[in-house]
Amino acid sequence: MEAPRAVKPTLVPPDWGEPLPRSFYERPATAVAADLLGHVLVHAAPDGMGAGVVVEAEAYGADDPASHAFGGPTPRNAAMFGRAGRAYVYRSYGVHWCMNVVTGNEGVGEAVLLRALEPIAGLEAMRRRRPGALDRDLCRGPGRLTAALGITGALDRCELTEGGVWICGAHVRTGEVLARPRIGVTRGADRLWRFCLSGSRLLSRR
DNA sequence: AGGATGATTCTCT
DNA sequence: GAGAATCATCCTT
Repeated sequence: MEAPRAVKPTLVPPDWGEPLPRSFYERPATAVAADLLGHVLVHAAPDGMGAGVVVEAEAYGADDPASHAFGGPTPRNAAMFGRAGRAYVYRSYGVHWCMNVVTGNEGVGEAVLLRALEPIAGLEAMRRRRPGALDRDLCRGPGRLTAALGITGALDRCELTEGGVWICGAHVRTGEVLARPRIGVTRGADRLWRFCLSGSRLLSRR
């Protein structure tokens, strides 16, 4: 089955740079997670573009008991076993969407969960999509950032290298990268695979 | 067919 | 900080 495509943007901010190349994602999830910090996630949503700097991300690797991929492919986690550089978007607690970027080698289930962004563009669209939220809470949390950007399961398995939804290297990293335990996981809780930009006030679970 | 679980969020107190 | 909401997904009968 062909991977779905996001709507192509009609206007790309000229100084944000090209989407990160596939080679960026074809590395271990921990390396990708740490390196994603400071880059910009963009979604050219039909109801308004939004963008934010990645300030928090979690790696889910091979042989990782906390990973959805642990135990092999299923219909839900199929994207994790696909090509690096695609999205893996899943429904959490029946109501929220969470977005990952697929990493590593095809056939191996790996991904990086995007946990928090610092909004930098499209704030009005984000506020529309998250009525009642404080600005600093718009993208603070994995389910919140997808809601703010208009990202849903329709983007599962979508290529992040072609535009529509993508990550680019617009921002220079500010602050150092902290490694912390992942949130909400029971097994594999000892692995420090949650990466945060130090100094950000916009991390999830303040 | 049924039950347990969960990479969460919101609303209280 | 605790508890509810809420349901897709997966595993066990």
